[in-house]
Amino acid sequence: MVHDADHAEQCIKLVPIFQTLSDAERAQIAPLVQHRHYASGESVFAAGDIVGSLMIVAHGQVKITQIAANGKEQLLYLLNPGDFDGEAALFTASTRQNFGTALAATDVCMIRRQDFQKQLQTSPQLALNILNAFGQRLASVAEQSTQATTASIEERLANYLLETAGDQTDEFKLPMKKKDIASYLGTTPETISRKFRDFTDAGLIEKLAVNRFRILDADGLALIE
Amino acid sequence: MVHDADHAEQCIKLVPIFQTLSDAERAQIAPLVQHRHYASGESVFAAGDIVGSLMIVAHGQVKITQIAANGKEQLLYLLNPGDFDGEAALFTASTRQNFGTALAATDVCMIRRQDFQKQLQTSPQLALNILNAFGQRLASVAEQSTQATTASIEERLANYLLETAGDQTDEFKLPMKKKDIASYLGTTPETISRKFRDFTDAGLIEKLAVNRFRILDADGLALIE
DNA sequence: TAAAAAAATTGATTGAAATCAAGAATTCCA
DNA sequence: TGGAATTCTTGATTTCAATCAATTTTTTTA
Repeated sequence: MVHDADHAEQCIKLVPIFQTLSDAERAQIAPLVQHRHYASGESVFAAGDIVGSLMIVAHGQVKITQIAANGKEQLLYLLNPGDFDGEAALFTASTRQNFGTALAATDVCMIRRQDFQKQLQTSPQLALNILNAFGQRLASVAEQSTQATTASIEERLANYLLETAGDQTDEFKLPMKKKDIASYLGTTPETISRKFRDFTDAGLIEKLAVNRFRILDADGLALIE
Repeated sequence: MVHDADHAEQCIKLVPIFQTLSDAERAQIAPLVQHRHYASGESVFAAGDIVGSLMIVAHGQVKITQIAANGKEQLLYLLNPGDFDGEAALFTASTRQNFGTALAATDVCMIRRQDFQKQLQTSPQLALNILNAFGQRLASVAEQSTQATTASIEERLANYLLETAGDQTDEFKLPMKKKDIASYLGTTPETISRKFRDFTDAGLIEKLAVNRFRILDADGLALIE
């Protein structure tokens, strides 16, 4: 059993926005951190919830989804250890606009809104770090939006595979179910399934095991339109 | 001819992020503001440019576009007087990821990166205001992304018209060309043209003049899926 | 570990929107 | 103001991906 203080320390160590702070500043933040555990499939927060805290993923994985007016769900992004969420709503809307669901057994750390805002007032460096992180997420969502409106499903899946594989040239594991990939890319599981088959037939990728693949022709994937 | 100092004052008055600052803080910022004019169609900035400044639109209109890997262009958003841009890249990337083009004769105000960051160090309220604005833009881009991946073109156009009309129940002017609307919604001018005809035939909207419309059945538009 | 549930695959069909093409309406500008 | 350039509209056709339906595979759990 891990103690809360250890969790707090782990979160602070993990999160990029805290990494460049001075020891003194980090020491100030540590006691503000609270810890929470969620089982796989459990809801971390739901749209309409009051945003009371900044949430940091210490261990596990959380998916952030948004429900469109017509009731359809889109997966916006995944939070991995070190990623955080709630900053957006923490300063603007008072209620959540989206859903967070644990995809695995997940530990999160929370810093309450008022504690965090107070900390911001005295730490300009923290504010800059947050602005930095914000900018990155904004760029990533803008990129997602542009892809969704200009690229074919095939191109989007190819890009997704290249991103997911990263520098892992040997093999990589799909971090989510095909159903979730479909939701992320704005398509259906059937179409994802067919495209995987097409890519395999074309010698672009190779299936090694369930959810494990290897990219055989990265250039070919990148050329897909 | 308007003087630069007047422009600076106008910008500071216009922009939400400056509005809640103290008089003392605003007085500090005013001398940092530089003014610039662009003719309609002129490029305000291009992808690859070094982000040297926060840009505030004082008068006119600027469209922000992004070019996808396949070369297709998407219109991301329009900047109207009081809107600003560059905050994202100001803290993260050193070069622009998108394009800004003046759609009309446009006056913008600029605050240089280092001046702005210095100001941030001494004004926590300014940081909070920026975070606030960031949050709103993130929510709006996320919404755009969700619409693009889950809604039909018809639904997206209907929502766009409702947003554009706002509370103007009598008539409203389309703020951009059909070509740009198509780019914004991720479709083609032909499809936009057809949907406008369909909406008119269905008695949902009425064309009053070139680019001028009236919404006849807002509820009907909102119900489109 | 066997049964049930969930996820993934495959095929057949439909449908929404892109593309191609040509003409009409607007806007630009010399 | 009149001709050129751009934008818009309409029609015909094609294409990509959704939907519907039926298995098969994988995962969960009792």
